[in-house]
This record gives sequence, structure tokens and C-alpha cells, in this order.
Amino acid sequence: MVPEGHTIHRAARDHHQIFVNQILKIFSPQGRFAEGANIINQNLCINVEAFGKHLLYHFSNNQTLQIHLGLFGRIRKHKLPLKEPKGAVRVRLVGQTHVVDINGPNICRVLGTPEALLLMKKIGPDLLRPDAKHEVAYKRIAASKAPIGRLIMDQSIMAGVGNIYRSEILWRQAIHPQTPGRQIPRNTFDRLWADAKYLLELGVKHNAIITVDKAKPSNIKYRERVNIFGKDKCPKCKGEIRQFTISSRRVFACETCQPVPPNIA
DNA sequence: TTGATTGTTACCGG
DNA sequence: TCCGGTAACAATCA
Repeated sequence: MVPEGHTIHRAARDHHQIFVNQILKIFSPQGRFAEGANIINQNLCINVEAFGKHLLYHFSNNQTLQIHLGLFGRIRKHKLPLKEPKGAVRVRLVGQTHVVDINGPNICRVLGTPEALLLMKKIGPDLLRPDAKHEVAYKRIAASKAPIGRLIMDQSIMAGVGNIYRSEILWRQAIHPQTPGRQIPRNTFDRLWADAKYLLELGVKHNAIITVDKAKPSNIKYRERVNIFGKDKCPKCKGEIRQFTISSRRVFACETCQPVPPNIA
């Protein structure tokens, strides 16, 4: 499983079937995890939803369990009966027929209503939510001289894109990652948003990162099917792919298909 | 055992 | 205030 925005959205949909009625146990070897676990124990989970890469379980006592998988977190679902937890299980959600183990999340804590609302306010429009207002993201991008490769991965500007999708989306839309946000025309941003949304929805459907156009069902057993991330050659022009970093994360670009914008060294 | 990694946050200096 | 850089943290796998 891939700890990305689409995995979280998949879990939000799937866990309605779990109908969590009990938090069996919260393991917190570091002491900083799962604060307030006792508050939600024995309470009914009435709603599960995703905001960007955050997964929120709302309980009947107005408390919210917030999960963020980060780089390494995993969600594993098993049929009952319960088995020994495998690895660093921080939360175990028990339903009538299934149990969900959440391993190694980056964030795992219980929020009251004010904190939950604050969190939702901090997250930018979420590509995977039908109510997302993409003009909110565009306004921030059009006002910024920061590179578009940084901006589309900034979860407070727009939520859902991760490091692999960043390179893939910009390649598909022929935008160089170093292009300043304020140099992105509105119609170019609209294309970018629509393509990102399409790719993330595809990711939710298949529970995998797929950005190549002709991916067949028989191909999608692979965890990633990508065009340029981690590759040497551009699949379109066969030219060399350049690798660099933005905020110490790897970025890939084909500078033939994604021309370097003027005024950039 | 070591290094790399699909992510976020806190903190600090310019 | 806003920005960009850095470190810290997490778990797993090769």
C-alpha cells in the first residue's frame, strides 16, 4: 500500500464498512502517540472522512481521531478473529467483522471539535473532494514567485499531490518544475488541476500510483506505473531526464518536453 | 548494519 | 510577515 492522499481517501471510503465501535488498544511506545485514546474508547464512530492526506474518524462524543500516515505509515485490514499485531501497530480499530491496524503513522492523536476545524481550515482545496475550490489554489499560486514544483506539493495550497505525482503531473502538462507560480497562466493551471484530479482518482480506484496512459488492468499489480519518476529517458522524446531537488525531495524533468522558463538559471 | 524513502512540522535566519 | 533551508521523526526494505 502507498501512503499517499489517494490511499487515505480509499480508507475513508472503505472504513465505513468497518463501522468501528471500539478502539481495542492504542500502543504508544514513544509516549507521544495516540494522545487521548481513552476518550474515544468504547465510542461509536459515526463518520470517516479524508482531508488531503489526513484521515479523520469522527466519534459520537464529538472527538476525532486524526491519522496521518507520513512516509511509512500503513493501514492493514483483517477479518476477525483478532490476531497478534504485526509491527508497530499504534491503533487497532475493531468492527463487527473486520479489524483495522494502523502501523507507524506520522500523526495519531485525538482532536476536539475546535482543533479538528482548525486542521480542516489549514488544508488547501483537496483534489479528491467534490467541494474543492480550485480557484483558491490558483490565487495563491498566481501570487507566488516560488517554483510550481514546490507549490503543487504544498498541502496548505492544494492537497493530495505527493512527490511522485509532482514530477509526473508536471511532465504530463509540459510544465517545468522551476517555473515560478506567477508565470503559470490560468488555463495552464486549470489543465494541471484537472489532470492531477484525474490521476488521483485513478490512484484511489486501483490503490496504486498510475500515471502512464495505457495502463491495462493486467499491468496495475505493479505498485507504480510512472513515466519519468526515477527514470533516465523521457518516454516521449527519448531525451535524457534531469534530476534535481526541491526542498530536498527528488524531482525529475525532461527539459525538452518541459522547457526551462526564461529568467531561470 | 546501512542507506534510502510515496511526508510533515518546528525552528531559525534573511 | 513571508520565504526557504535544515533537522527531527517514523518504519520498512533491500
